[in-house]
Amino acid sequence: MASRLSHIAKISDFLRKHKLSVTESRKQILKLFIEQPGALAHADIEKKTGERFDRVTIYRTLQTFLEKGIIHSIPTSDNSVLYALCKENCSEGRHVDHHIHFICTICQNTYCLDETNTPDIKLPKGYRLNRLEVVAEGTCKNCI
Amino acid sequence: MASRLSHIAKISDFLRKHKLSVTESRKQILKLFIEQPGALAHADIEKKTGERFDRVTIYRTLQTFLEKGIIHSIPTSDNSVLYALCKENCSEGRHVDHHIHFICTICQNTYCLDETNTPDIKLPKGYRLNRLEVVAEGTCKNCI
DNA sequence: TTAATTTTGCAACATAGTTGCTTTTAGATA
DNA sequence: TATCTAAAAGCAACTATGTTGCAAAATTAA
Repeated sequence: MASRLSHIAKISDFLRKHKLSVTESRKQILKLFIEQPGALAHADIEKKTGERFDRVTIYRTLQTFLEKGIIHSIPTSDNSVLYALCKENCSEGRHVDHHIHFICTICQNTYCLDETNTPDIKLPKGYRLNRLEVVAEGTCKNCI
Repeated sequence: MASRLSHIAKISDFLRKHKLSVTESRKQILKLFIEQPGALAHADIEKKTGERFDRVTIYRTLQTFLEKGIIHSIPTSDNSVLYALCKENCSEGRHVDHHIHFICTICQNTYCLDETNTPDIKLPKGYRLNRLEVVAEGTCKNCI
């Protein structure tokens, strides 16, 4: 399989590596994430899988993938949740996320900009920083 | 009225300035925002006004305040919407927002850090930036 | 004070997400 | 390969959140 993501060679093996049983929904949904350049919402997944899977199954699959560090969630300004594949340095419980997210206001896609690291932020005295989420909005390279 | 925000002297006058009729719900909700150091969710407003106003009224009031540039919304990682007062340079249709938002994981409050400007971000070639949203997560000065 | 306009509250609806339970499927074992 | 067990899927019901249309009430203008 010619994968966009070098760390996922074969879907079944990848699932087994994460101690997940290999089911049709997990394979299909994971495949979607690999083929998709941008992030996906629950509704996208429902549509793109041809509504073959129950809403609940999709919710639970996403939850499982989140917990295993396979995907991460992205907050958006219109308050929907998006999900995108993690890189290999993410693991169960610990999501290592130093990239920023980019929403294209033309094509409405959301991309993880892996090349762009989150900046250093100097907080006012007394604040301690744990995590930083940067969401950029504008026009992507395909729509410019 | 000793206001935390210099640009709002008297609530009724402030509402009239924005061509809004002065109603009980608008006064109460605006007062909440002025007294509150952090941001507010719809549910907070419902509770803090003693459930005197209909859910729909609160939604519509927030919508009106957003449109008039009186408040702005803040996306959160758990996908709820928060609202906070704008500074005086915001106006109808145009929200001028160069500060970052801070979520305290202890007290669960969200603050606008007006002292901390959003950083300069260098996007990959081909991307054009319109808006930048930075949400920091950690411990606030009251909880440290 | 009255009339026109705006806003509120209510009911009904829509959408997103959750939970409990039963059936089905996957993986292990004989 | 058949059988057993554990995990996952599907279904129904429910909750939370947000929206829309409309009648009643409140606000503003005359």
